Amino acid sequence: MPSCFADRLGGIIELTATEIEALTRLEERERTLRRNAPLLRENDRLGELFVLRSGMMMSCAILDNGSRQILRFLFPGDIIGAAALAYRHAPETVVALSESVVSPFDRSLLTQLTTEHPRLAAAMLALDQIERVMLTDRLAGLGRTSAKARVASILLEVRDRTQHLSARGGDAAFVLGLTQEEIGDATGLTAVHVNRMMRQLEEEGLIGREGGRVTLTNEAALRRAANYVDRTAGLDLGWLPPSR
Amino acid sequence: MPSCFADRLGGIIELTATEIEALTRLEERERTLRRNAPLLRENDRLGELFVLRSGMMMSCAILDNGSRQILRFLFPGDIIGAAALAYRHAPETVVALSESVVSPFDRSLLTQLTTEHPRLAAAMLALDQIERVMLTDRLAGLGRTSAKARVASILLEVRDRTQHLSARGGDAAFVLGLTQEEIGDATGLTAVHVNRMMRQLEEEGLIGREGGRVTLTNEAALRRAANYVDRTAGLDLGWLPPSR
DNA sequence: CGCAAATTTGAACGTAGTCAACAAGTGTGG
DNA sequence: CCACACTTGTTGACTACGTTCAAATTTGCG
Repeated sequence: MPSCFADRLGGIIELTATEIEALTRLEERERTLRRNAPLLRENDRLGELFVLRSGMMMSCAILDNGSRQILRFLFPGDIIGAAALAYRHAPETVVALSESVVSPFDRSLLTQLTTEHPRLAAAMLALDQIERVMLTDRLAGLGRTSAKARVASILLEVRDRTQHLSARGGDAAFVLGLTQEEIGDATGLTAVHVNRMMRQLEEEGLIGREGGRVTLTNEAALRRAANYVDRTAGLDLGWLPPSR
Repeated sequence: MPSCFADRLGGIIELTATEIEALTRLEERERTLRRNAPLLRENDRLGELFVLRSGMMMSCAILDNGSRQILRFLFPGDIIGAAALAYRHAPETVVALSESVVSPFDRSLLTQLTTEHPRLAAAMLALDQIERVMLTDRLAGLGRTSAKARVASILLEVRDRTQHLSARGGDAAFVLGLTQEEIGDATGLTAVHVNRMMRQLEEEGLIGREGGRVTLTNEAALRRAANYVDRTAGLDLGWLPPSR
């Protein structure tokens, strides 16, 4: 039973045995969710956070015109409900996109963690920055790129984040696991237009499709079309305090 | 010489004298910028962060199609260049929108701060969450709201964040300090369309305009039009470790 | 097999972009 | 003090990207 969150942090910095042990305590409990099952609803009272252990989830906002905006996709190792560190009530809804397993843990565990392991607290600050930058990438995409680019970047994001875990190097083919409506809610488009863009990407030879599987037939061109930047590169955590 | 960042944190949690003193060390130096002066350019080597002490700035991304997306506006008390906590090179450009004063400080000061003041490190995690939620609000706005709503929300954001500092309660009139082009780059619109939306807001009696001044003649309606949510409310920092 | 969800396609529409011209500041140097 | 250049704001005509609505088709699944 490894700790998914320790794996995530471990991909960025060296962890000591005690640090790993402390992080493992965040994932002692476990809860399974079926596709479309909500984990948090906007305005729910908060108190716990979660580590996503397996599956794919999303966080989204429902606007009062009834439309939905997917704010981010969540993958194993991601922290869910971090808003609980600042707010009493959930600012966003979190739903499972596939069968998923989460580990709930109390906010108070972080009280302890930050005092006993300042290095981990600092690493979490750094992790927040990585996620903030990925969020601003999506913001720039929504504001200033074409429909085609936005759809392409969703494909790349899901591929990169699911394959990074299992096989390395990356298979060109993968299961998307999203409906076109969900892609639309992530990109600010309608499902109908997503369909047209997918078709266009296919006709241009950038991707192939069959059933739920997508194949990146011309990955380089797809990355160019999407304005894709890899935010896991170029890291520099040199400022972190030493362990303990 | 008060510390602007201490004021910001102090608005959220109680600070001890030692904590305030530690935070003050982040603002010992000072640097002035004229309007349009860049503080950081995308891909600059990082190493320092900054506290914005006065003025208004923005961070933005330049896409390779040449267009610009303003990612956020910065106000006194905001930390600039926090990406330095994770990256070697700046992922975004930061520019002064008005005459501004910043205090540069080295990353290593945070190494010290996080180990000696775990409570402050935890508070910074919470602050990140607030900013992350404000960012997702803008993301949802770009993806799923009308041009009019997006322009309206920029007006409200600038008003709230500039007036919060000086007078309380809030004057209905204020100086925007942004060109229509800049509003466009923040909302994902063209300057021309921003102009039409401003005019429309004026014709509908929601705002008044004269010179650089904007008057909120019907603030309630404007907030409704903008889908505006106040993210400084509903805070709960109860999990923070005790001081020292 | 039969039903519901998801995808696909076409046609008409509308919001926002593009291009262009002009007006109204703003600052500079002669 | 004015002439000039430059930036910003304003308006109109035309275009286009993406939406809306509707219907048909395919897929997944109990």
